[in-house]
Amino acid sequence: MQLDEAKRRFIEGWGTLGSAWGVSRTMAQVHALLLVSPGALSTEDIMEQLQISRGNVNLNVRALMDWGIVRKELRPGERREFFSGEKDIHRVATLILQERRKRELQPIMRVLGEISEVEPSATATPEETAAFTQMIGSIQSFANFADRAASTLIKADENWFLSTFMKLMRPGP
Amino acid sequence: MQLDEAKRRFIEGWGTLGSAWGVSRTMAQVHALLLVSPGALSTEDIMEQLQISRGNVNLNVRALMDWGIVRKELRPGERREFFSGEKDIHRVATLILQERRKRELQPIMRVLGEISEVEPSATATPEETAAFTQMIGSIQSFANFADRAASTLIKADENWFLSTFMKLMRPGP
DNA sequence: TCAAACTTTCAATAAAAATTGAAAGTTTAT
DNA sequence: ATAAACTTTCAATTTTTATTGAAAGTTTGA
Repeated sequence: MQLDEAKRRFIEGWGTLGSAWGVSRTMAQVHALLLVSPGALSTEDIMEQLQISRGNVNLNVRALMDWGIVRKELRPGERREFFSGEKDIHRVATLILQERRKRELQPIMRVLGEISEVEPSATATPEETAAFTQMIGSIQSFANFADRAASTLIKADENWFLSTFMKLMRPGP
Repeated sequence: MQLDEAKRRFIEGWGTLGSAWGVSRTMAQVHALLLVSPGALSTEDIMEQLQISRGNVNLNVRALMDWGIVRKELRPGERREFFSGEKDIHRVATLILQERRKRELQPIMRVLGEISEVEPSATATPEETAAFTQMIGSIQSFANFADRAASTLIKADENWFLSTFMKLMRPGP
């Protein structure tokens, strides 16, 4: 396979993966393009390679910078901005985990905390209330577990990350 | 807070969480409703509680059954079908992990495998090709890691799951 | 076999999300 | 201060995705 074809396929696949995980196809494609581009790209470069508009590039590149996985690069003597993707995949994963924890895990944990305090009432039997409280409690435990796992992975340095997980993957006697 | 209000809020929150992770809001809401309903519900019950059409209920309930987190329940002497959600959250998590691994992780791994074989060409410098190969290689390693982690968690029984992760969360000396 | 009681399908419609492109805004050099 | 070279915004539009509802299909009991 030719390099260009391989890049095209990667960009397409990464876009599909993104949309399955709630990231817009184009945002994932811009990310993919920056991942496989050794140097930094200008807005025009991205427009041309992905065949999308200027506004769209600007929107998605800024979103990726919010996630911390794309950086703006300024070149002396050049007025326009260039963008480059974080190339360390471990760091990319960590940054994404961090953002998703903040944006999605924490909000649902807040809701769980609020609704876990149901008061007894005339319209619901004590059994119904108890069943609900128990279900919410078990979801809370799971969410807490996921939150702690996420924050540990985020804090961990790469070596710890790898070695702990390698142990995890090959449980001994 | 009243039980009804708490359920309403849970259904809303679960729907929001779902859409952030690429699951349709309604599918997540049907799942949430079944999670907090002690007994099994009929199509009509779901239609009424979520204010959605019959076709929509049917579609989403079948999708949830595909994921393995909702079951059809037949009652002797009743012609219509009832649906109940898997109540064990650990099992719910396991089943979702299993499906996502199959539907999303494996396809991207296939793509990575295919594009990792780039041939040298006249239109690309050897440096460009090498940079690409290296990037894809590191994504492959990460994907392999994620895949192995997922399959280990899927195979693991609950006790192992909890205890391993609890150790992971409190690393000793 | 028929008809009642359901479930499923799917073309049409509605709703949501992404995209465009042109105008407005900003920065820099002269 | 002005103009050139950019970036950003946002209302309008397009595209995608979800939803409806009525018709078709299926199962069951008499």
